[in-house]
Amino acid sequence: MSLKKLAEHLDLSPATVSLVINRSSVADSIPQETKDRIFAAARKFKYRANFFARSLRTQRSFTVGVIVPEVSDGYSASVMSGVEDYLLQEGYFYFVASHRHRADLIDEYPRMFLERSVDGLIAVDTPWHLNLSVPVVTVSGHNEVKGVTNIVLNHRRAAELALKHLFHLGHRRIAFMKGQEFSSDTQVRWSNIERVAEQIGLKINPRLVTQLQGDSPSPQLGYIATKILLAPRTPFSALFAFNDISAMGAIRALREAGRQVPEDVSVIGFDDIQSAAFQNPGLTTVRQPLREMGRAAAEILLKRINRPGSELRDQHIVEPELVIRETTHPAPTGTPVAGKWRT
Amino acid sequence: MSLKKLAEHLDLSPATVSLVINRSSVADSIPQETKDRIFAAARKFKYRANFFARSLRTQRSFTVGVIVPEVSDGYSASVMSGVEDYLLQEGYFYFVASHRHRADLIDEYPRMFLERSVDGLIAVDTPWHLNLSVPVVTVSGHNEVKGVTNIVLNHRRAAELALKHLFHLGHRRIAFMKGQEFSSDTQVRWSNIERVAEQIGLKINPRLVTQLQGDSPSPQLGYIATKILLAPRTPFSALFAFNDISAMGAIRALREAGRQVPEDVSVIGFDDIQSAAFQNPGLTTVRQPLREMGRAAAEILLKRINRPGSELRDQHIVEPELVIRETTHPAPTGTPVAGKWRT
DNA sequence: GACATTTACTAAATCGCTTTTTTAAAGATT
DNA sequence: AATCTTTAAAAAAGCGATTTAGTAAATGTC
Repeated sequence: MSLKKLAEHLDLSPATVSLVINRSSVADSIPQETKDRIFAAARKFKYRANFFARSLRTQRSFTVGVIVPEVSDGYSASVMSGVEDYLLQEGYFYFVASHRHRADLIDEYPRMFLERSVDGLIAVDTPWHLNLSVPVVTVSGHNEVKGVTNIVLNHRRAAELALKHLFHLGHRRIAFMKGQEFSSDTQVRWSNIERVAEQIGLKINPRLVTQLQGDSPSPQLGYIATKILLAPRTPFSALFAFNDISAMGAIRALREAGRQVPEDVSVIGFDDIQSAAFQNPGLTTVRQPLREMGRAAAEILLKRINRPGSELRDQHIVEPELVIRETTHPAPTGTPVAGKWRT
Repeated sequence: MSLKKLAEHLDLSPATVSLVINRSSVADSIPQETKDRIFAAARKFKYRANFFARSLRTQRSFTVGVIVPEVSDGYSASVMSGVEDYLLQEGYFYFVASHRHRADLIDEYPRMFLERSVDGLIAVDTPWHLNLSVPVVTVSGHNEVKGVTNIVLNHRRAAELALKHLFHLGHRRIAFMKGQEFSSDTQVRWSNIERVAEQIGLKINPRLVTQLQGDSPSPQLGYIATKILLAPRTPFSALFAFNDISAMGAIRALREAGRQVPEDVSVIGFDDIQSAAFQNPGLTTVRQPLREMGRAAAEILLKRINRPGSELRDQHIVEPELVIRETTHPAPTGTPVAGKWRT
């Protein structure tokens, strides 16, 4: 059913029908009776404006592009869930594309989104440098690009929550796992850990710092990184993993090396993904409000789209939360020998 | 840059430019030299056809809609990952909408997708009854709707893999966890379990059958269902969970009840999600090739879209795989007392 | 009763492309 | 030389809306 046919049936011009249906103020002078006729007919024939025709004319698509490292990864998926929540509620739809950390795709997908005339873009955990013609909001993006709002966690606070918790439990020899080079949080997270460590008087032993290598959403990466950490037998009583997934791998590696979690080694994760609570033992972790971050991203993006002039901060900071479960425990006492604690 | 301006600059008509750029056979008579000029200019000005104008004219959107229970749920996300893989490679984009099992949204989202002129739809784990004007493919849909292809697991084989594995380990008192009523796999899975149980001579004790209740992506549901299962103290030595998530909850409930997994009770999950391998102990499970199912869905959908006449089966069956890890174990011997095994 | 204003609409231009139909010149054929 | 074909392109008709500028009739004002 097209506008033209509907108008014909009503014995009116397409212009009138369009004006009324879109509640244009130009239609103010049209008597209610006529309006009612129009609405009734529209309902009767289930008239819906052709989306392409409308978008062509108005230059608006009510569509945004979301670029993530990988849809099936829990982090991205949680953020997307929040994004979707807000967008659909506001009548927007979204495209998704996973770049899988391929530099060419990180360049190409935004371009493809623009070809599809998206009204805006959300980049999740993706290094961003482009200056596009549409509003952009990043989640965990840390580059300052003008006109781009970054939704970021208060990493200072996150580091404080984790380190102070371990510190108060008596841990002094703490091992750290950095994220992959390409992960946008790696840098900030680490520099904040260093700052907080210094602040609370904790020495970081460089031999107790390991880093995730490779691109896989499996705990395997944390497992390998922890194996490497354990090899030189430098003693430690706690491990701050880069995220929950890698913490799971780490726990397995620790167990295989004969260390009990949390009796010998406390482990703390990051993110608080769904299954963190149901690990055995339950994983202590720093919660990122991923869904809320997604919602905030969508909300700010739509503001940018619909009120281009409005003053919006280029950072939106959200607060982490420490979720204490069962993988953290008071530090064992005694002298460490060959990486194990004598009791 | 519009076609018109490009044509103007080339001193040609928009028609000619369009014909050449789209490699229409009508342009065969145009000399290579002219074609080269056109391509050169198009490249120079980075000309890209306006997507809406083209779609309006051709009635094709190169977009498909994907409807899932919830994006952030691992099952949907894995399937989507496969869907995306194939679609983007073929130049299609996709919209996602999560219905969260709300009946009204299950009705509304497909309609909204159609308003957006999608070329086709993929419904993941979503009860499907609509007969739409565009091709539809479901993943784990079990209703036979004409013109709709269902991508389904060989559930008979899945039941065989799991039950025979437990049976051969000596388990005879096996508990079962059914999925929620709304989950599209619940029915088929259960009827196949019943069939296979009968075939191998295994009695199913109705008191050992529990069911997931409620809509949450957390292991909590499996935890609760298992608590209920344990209450009457009917002895069992193995539990076949509905999926990996609920298996994790089940294991926790079993532990809390003083049962060792797998020594006292073997547990087998379903799906083989990423974290199944990194549970402690590693979860034995029936693997569904979710990514491949998504890819297949996308592939078949595009075939349907692009060759509407072609004969395509209305079922596409994929094979499960048993992944044996550490939660299954030979059945304990001895007489069960009050739900625990005397050794 | 002349003029201004309001009311109730419509005509027509666009948005940017695709595609069928035409046209006009050049080349080939009889 | 007249006719037919081929070549090289352009004209024009949509696709289905939105929106500005306009118009004719009815009403209001002095």
